[in-house]
Amino acid sequence: MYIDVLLELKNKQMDQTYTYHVPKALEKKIVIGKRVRVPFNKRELEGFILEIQDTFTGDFEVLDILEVVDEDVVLNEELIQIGKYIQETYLCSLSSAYATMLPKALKASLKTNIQKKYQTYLSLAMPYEKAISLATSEKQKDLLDYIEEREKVEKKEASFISSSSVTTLLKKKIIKEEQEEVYRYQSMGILEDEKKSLNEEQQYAKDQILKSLDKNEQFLLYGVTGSGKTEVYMQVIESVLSLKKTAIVLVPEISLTPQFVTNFKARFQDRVAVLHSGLSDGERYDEWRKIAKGEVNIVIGARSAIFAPLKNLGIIIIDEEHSDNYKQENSPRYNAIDVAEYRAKLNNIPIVLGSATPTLERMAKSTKNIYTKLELKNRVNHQNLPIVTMVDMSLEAKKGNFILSERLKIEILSATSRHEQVILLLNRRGYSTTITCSHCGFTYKCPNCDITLTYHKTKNNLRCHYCGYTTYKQENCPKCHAELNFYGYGTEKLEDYIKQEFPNLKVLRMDADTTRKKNSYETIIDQFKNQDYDILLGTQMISKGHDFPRVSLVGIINADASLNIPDFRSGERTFSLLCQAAGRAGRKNTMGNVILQTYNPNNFILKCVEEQNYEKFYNYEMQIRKKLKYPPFYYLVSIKIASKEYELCSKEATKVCEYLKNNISEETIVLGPTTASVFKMNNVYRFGIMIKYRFDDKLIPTLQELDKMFVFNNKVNLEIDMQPTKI
DNA sequence: AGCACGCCGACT
DNA sequence: GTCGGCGTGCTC
Repeated sequence: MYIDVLLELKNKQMDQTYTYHVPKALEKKIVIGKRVRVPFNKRELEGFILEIQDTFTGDFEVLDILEVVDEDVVLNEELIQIGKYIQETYLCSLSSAYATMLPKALKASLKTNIQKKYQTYLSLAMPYEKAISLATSEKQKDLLDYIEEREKVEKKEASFISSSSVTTLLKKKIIKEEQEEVYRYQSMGILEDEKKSLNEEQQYAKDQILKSLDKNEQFLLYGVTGSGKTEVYMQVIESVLSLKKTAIVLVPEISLTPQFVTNFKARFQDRVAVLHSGLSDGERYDEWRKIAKGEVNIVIGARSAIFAPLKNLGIIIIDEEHSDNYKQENSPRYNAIDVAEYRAKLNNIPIVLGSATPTLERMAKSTKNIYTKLELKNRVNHQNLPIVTMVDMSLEAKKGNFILSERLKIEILSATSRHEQVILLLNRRGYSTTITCSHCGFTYKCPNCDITLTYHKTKNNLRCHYCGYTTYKQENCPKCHAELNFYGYGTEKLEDYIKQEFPNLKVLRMDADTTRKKNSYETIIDQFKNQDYDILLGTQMISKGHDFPRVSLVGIINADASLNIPDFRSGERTFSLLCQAAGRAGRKNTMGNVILQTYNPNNFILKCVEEQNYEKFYNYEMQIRKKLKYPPFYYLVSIKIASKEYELCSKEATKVCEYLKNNISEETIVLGPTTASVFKMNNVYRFGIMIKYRFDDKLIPTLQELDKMFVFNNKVNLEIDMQPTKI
C-alpha cells in the first residue's frame, strides 16, 4: 500500500503530495484525512493522507511511513474539498489552506503538543457483597460504599477520602480504574429563555426559509437594527434540528456579541458549541472533537467556524453580513462568506445572510434574484427609528467649539438630567493624531512606517498604530526647541474634554487601549449597562450589537474621520458604521436621538445617514461604483509588492504590471503600480497594483504563474489578494 | 522550511 | 592546521 501525503512546508514550491510506502502492520489504520509521521529529507514531519494507492510507478525511491498519528479522521471528505476550493479561489498553498481550517492541535506539525485530557475514574471490579467481604479495614469499606452509591467516582475525589485505601483496593483488584476523556471547556449553566412570538414580517421570513430547507437557496435577510433577526434565526434552526440536521452560525467577532451568543445558549443549551477567540488551544481542540463526534448540533463562531466539522449540515446563517471580519487579512486571504456559499452548495442547503446595511455586492445580487430578499422593515414592538440631526462643525468652529457642538452639549445635559445614558462615537484612538512644531514645522513620524505618530497622554508617549513603535514626547520641538502644537484628537482627548466640560458626569472610555486585558471589554459593557456611568465614549467597537435600554442619545463626534479613508468602500463603511451607532439610541420605550457632527454637511452619504435611508444610499453608491468600475460591477484583485529596497521594489512592481498587461484579456483593467496606502510599513516599502475584471479566462493562470515567479525571490515579496475588502 | 554540503576568515 | 560563517540545493 502506498499513500500520497501532504506536508506542511512553508515554501509554496513544495506544496505537493509526497508518496510513501505503508508497512503491512500499519495498513489497517490508513484512512484518507488522518495524519501520518514520515521521514523527509533527514528529518521527521507530519502530513495528511490525501490519496491511497495499491501500486507505485514512479522513478524515485519511496520510504516507509513511521506512524499513523490519529485514531479518528481529521480532514473529512468535505473539509478536503473545502481546502481545495480555498487553494484555487485565493491562490494559496493547499497546506496553508488546511492549516487555517484546523485548530492548532490538529495541524500537521510536530511543534504542537496539545493532548486529549483524561480523568481517572474508579469503579467496583466485582459485585458489591464480594468486594465488602474482601475489605480489610473500615476505611476501605467506607470507600467501597461511597463508590457503590455513585457507580463511579473520580480518583482524585476517592483519594481525598483515603488515598491509601484506594491504592490497596486497586492492588487487590477489588476496584478498577478507567481513563475517560474529558472536555476542558465548561459552558455556562442553564439560562432562562423565552421563545418570542414573531410578527408578520418575521413569520414570513421564517416560512420562506423553511420552504427551502432542501435547496441551495441564498437569502438576504435585510432588517433594520432591532427588527428581531436573531429570533428568526433561532426558530429556523429549531426546525432544522427537528429534521436531525445541524447548523452553523457565523458572527463577526464573538467577544463583541455576547448577547447574541447568550440568547442561543439559553435557547439551545448544550446543543451549541461556541468557538471564540478566548478559548485556549486545548479547549478549542475539545470543542472541535465534540463537533466532529456529533455531540452538538449548532456551532456559533467567528470566521473560522465555517470549517466546523459538523455532519449533516442543514443551514448556514451569517449575521452582520457586511462586516469586514469575514475576510481574513493574511494568507490565505479567504472570505468566510464565499466559503459558506460553497459549503452550502456542496450540501445543497440554504444560506441566510443577515444585515441592517447589506453590502452593495449582496444587495445587487438580490435585485437580480440570485439572492432571495427577505425584509424586516419594522423594529419589534413598533419602535420608531431614532431621529438623526446633522450639525455643521465648520460653523461651530467659528464659535470656538472644536470637539462638541452647542447642540450636542445641550442634548448631553438634557439626557443625563433625565437619568438617560449617552454614547459618543469617535473612530480614532489616542490623544492627538499629529504633533507639529509651531516654528520649524517638525512632525513626529514613525521611523519604520510612512505615517505620523499618535500621542497617548495616559502613558505620555507617541505610538505608531501600524507597527507599534513607541517613543517619548519631549516638552519642546526636538529640532528647534520651539513650542509644539497638537492637532487632531482621539478618544483620550475626548475623555479629558468631557471630564472638564461636565465634571458631574461619569465617563467610561472604550477603545483598543482600554480593552487590552482579557474580559475588560465585558467589564466595561457591564459597568455601563448597570448605569454606573452616564457616558460611554469610544471607537467603533461601541457600536456593535448591544442593547443598552437606557441610552437615548448617540453623538457621532467626527463623522468625517471614516469618510476620508482612501478606500472605495469608505462611503459604504461610514454609512454602515453610523447607522449601527445610531441604532444604539432609544431601544426601549425611549425615543432615540442622534447628533451627527461633520465638516461636510452636504456629503450625500451623511445625508443618507441622517434620513437613515438605505435605498437612497444604495442607488447613489451603485452609480459611483458603476462609473468607477468597482464591485459589484467589476471583480477586483489587489497585488502588493513589498521589499526593504526601494529601487528594487519599484522596478519589480513595474515589471509585474507589464507582465500582467501582456498576459491577460484586453478588457481587463490593470492600474498601477502605485505606492500602497501606507507606503512604508515596518521598514518595508510597498507598491500596489489593482486589477478590475469581469470575465477573464487568462487571469487566474497568469496570477498563478506570477506567484511562482516570486517564490524564489527572497528580496521582493508578492502577495495576491483575490476580491479584497481593503485596498 | 530545515538540514546537508561546501568553500573562506579568526583562533585553541 | 581547525571551528564555524551562511550561500545554495534537495527533499517521496
